[in-house]
Amino acid sequence: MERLKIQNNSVTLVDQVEDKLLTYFREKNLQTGDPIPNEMELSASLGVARSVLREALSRLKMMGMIETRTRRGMILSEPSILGGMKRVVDPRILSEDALFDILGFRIALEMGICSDIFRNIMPKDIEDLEEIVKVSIMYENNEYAPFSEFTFHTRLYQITGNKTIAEFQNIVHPVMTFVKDKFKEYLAPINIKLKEEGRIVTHQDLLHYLKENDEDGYRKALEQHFEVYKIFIRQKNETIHHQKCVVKQ
Amino acid sequence: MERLKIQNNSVTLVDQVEDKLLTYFREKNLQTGDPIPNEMELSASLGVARSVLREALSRLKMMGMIETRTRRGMILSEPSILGGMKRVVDPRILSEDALFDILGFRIALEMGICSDIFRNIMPKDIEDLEEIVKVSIMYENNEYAPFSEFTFHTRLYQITGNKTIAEFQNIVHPVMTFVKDKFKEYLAPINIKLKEEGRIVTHQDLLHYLKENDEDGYRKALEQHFEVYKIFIRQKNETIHHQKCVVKQ
DNA sequence: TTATATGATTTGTCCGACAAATATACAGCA
DNA sequence: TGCTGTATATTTGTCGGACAAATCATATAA
Repeated sequence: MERLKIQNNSVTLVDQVEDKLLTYFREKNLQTGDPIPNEMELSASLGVARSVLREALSRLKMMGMIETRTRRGMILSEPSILGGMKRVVDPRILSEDALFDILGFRIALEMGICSDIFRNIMPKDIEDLEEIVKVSIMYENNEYAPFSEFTFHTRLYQITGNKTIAEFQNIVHPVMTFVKDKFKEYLAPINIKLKEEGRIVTHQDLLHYLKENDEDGYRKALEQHFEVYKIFIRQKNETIHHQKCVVKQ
Repeated sequence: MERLKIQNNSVTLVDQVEDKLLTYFREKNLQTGDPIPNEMELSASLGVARSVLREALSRLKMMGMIETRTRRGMILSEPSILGGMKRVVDPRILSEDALFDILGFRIALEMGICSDIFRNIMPKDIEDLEEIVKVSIMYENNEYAPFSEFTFHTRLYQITGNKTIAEFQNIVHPVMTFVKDKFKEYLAPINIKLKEEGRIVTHQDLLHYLKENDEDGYRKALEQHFEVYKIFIRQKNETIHHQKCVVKQ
């Protein structure tokens, strides 16, 4: 039963102005660094009050599309692609569903950069990773200290040379830490079971495959490294599915 | 030579208010659907003018964190994780570097969901994909019509059951179309060369591996399917690297 | 009891004003 | 003539008040 969500149809002036500004920038073919008219001119052209214009501009500023310097006016700037995500991705605000989506997203992305890593990896990368692994702090049951976890995977993402991918990792890391803490009572038994079966893959193991230039081995190992979360997500989905079935009856 | 970018240190009142509001919601442990105080109260509590508060609220509304219904006041709502991205990811605004980053991001993600696809795929998915492939329009040289391309890959993403991943595909699709058009003179010769070598992988081929439940085969085929872009990105990077070296000399 | 009208509340929009910061122009001095 | 300090003008940042529109609550009338 889909919930009929009455979408707020009221498109405010601010919404329209925001859209018109974007259209204006595109039509004028303005590039990063180009100046844009001042607030008085813009509000006059658009036929709205300055306060309304400022609300729209404020949104664009937040997204990094506009920079303002007092007196020198406003200029267009290159927006951060994931800048908007940064503010939204707060584990304390997101729903559980959203958290799991991000978890799955992150794992998929790291699985997907395997070939990029092996294509780009340099001796310096190996050195750095070795140093990181050496000073890593690992708790029992496949649990690294958050900082060690962050450093290792961030370094992996850097190898791709893709800034957006690296930035993504930085943004979702707090979500990972939060999930690991919030659901540790679910994760712990899974980790223990994996350990009993000898299926725990550490950063040390991953680094081994990198050094051996064994891409397939690395991919399989990485999949095992994330297996605990995959099992966890599947369990959660089944629970939810089960609940839905019960409700339907 | 790194450009010394003087970061605009001026944190405006609006920035502070935006931050304080988020902190306030978290500290009060407000959940989706909970009402928040009206604008007069908030501006009084924060000690700022209503216009400043409204600029901050406007930002949060844009991100979908707040919904407002006239007279009934404002309530917290679940923000769309990628909502901020949607507005920024406009190929006409983004730099070439950013476009390539997104291209690489997208390819990595689709490579990364292979195992999820094979874990979740159902007969209905196969049926739908077969229908999509059947009505697909393919130009010469590995080029599908944008709609066919979009429909096929969107259907793949759906199999993961991860809404954020599916939404991501929707957002970046315009970028893919744009890149393919803008750089077609670069892409065409690569595609021709791949075709000569018999390394073109079509949607039909991908579907074959899905039907055969051959995950490794699918992964390798998908990598080939994206090979044209990977080659293209590498060429671009080398060109840029070369330019930098020349400049350094 | 029900329907309508009235009032109150809250967001959306407009307007005007001033402060702070700084680029520009101008004047004064070496 | 060239440099420097000052005044001015411009533009963003912030404040405060005002009214309209929408709608919930209440009271009144049929």
